[in-house]
Amino acid sequence: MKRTIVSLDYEKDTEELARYAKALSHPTRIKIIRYLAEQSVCFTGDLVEYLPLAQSTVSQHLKELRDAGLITGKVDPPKIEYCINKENWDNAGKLFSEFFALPVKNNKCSI
Amino acid sequence: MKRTIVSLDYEKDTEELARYAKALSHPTRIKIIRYLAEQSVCFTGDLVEYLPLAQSTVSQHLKELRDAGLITGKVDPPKIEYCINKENWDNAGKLFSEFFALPVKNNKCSI
DNA sequence: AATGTTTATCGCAAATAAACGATAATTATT
DNA sequence: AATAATTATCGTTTATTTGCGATAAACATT
Repeated sequence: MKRTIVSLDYEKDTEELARYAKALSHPTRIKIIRYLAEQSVCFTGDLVEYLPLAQSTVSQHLKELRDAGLITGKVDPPKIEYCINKENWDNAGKLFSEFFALPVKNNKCSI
Repeated sequence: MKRTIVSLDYEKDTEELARYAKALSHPTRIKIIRYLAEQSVCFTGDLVEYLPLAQSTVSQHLKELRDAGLITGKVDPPKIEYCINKENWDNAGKLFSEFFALPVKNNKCSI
């Protein structure tokens, strides 16, 4: 894309919130998180069975969540055990709850 | 992209949450929401001044937020007055808070 | 040493997103 | 009717995302 020359910089909170939102911007990834919360722990294979997607695709979605810090994987050869990263999860929850707690007037653009 | 033949269907809540998350997945859009909450109401032009982006780009970000239902525009020729759509905003907030309220065990994958 | 199991990564194709400038649309004012 | 002001939309370019199959990597078991 035609990018602006100067790299725009945002507040740290803004960047962080957007990053978490991006990780959650695909329904499959929401499902993965819900599944992980329910199971508390699972292997990639469990998710591949659970989701109607190719193994490589599921692995990629897991990577997105990993990169955002929302989940963690522990090697248990040859499997990988995934779970929600509680610390970052709580941090994300806090950011979103603060964001939605912004005081917003009950207007419809002064209608 | 090579899409799966069968269109995947997700829970309604899952789709909705992902849609909101996607709308918030860009730092500029987070900034716009914050600005709107502060100002309560503003015109496209105000945001174009506020943001270091071209008018057409700002307009596009506004469209994303509009399409997701998070903001509403009222015509006040030749300007357009934008504000946060309180009803949908509250709905989104509820969905996120429920999502992050999922019971998650404090594990690091059984480490 | 060879095999099997599981998962990540690579390489590709198609779709979508992000940015821009240019143009169209809308309405008030002249 | 023409002009000015404001904003949305169009067309283009480039980057990123989503999906897949194929392959590589890691380790246990045979």
